[in-house]
Amino acid sequence: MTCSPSAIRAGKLSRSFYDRPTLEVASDLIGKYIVYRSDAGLMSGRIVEVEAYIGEDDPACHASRGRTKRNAVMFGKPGYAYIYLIYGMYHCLNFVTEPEGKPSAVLLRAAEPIDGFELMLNPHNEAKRSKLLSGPGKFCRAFNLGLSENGLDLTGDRLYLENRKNETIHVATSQRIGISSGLDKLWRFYDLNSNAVSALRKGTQLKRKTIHAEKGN
DNA sequence: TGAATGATGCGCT
DNA sequence: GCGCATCATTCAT
Repeated sequence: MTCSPSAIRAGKLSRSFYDRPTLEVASDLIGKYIVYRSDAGLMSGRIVEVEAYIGEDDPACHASRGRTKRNAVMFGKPGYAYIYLIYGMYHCLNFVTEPEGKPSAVLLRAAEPIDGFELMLNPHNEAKRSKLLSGPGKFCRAFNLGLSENGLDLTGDRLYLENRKNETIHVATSQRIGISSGLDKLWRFYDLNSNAVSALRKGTQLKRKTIHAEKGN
């Protein structure tokens, strides 16, 4: 999808970016850069894959079973990080969207490593550089993001998103991955031309749709 | 190569 | 207790 010039402004994304319909935020996030100023140093990546989870009526959204201590951040103001533990060993990073009281978020699923690659290395992982951040759990492990970072303000200086360049990106949508309800929604967005998107499990067939057709079809 | 499975902890019924 | 918005290892071809 091509972003209109008015939507492109270099620098850190402000709260108003997140305070919009979640699907708009999700598709706009493809091609943006995530920056983390950790204690170990600065890391960044170019976002290539996200999923939208929208409100209490979305059965796949954590908020669908009401507000709890775990998902409280999603019920708050937009522009905050919602991080949770999954399968006992992995963390997932989400960006809270929509006005306070409408619990919605965008899950970051994959990015291309840009800055601080050496900080992301992990002795147990010989993965190729391009695949180092290609999955929600892999991303958080590489960036060393955990529950202690849950609730961080994305307009602060530690963890934030930014726009770096104006480019044309081919974005496609599909069903979301790893869930068993809400499969009628094509709420996963990814960069068709990136080789850093997450791997699909064998045999999974996803309904998908191209938003901006590739040239030379 | 591809497909199956174990690891692991917390929120929720 | 069960089920998860997962991933690396293992075993089988």
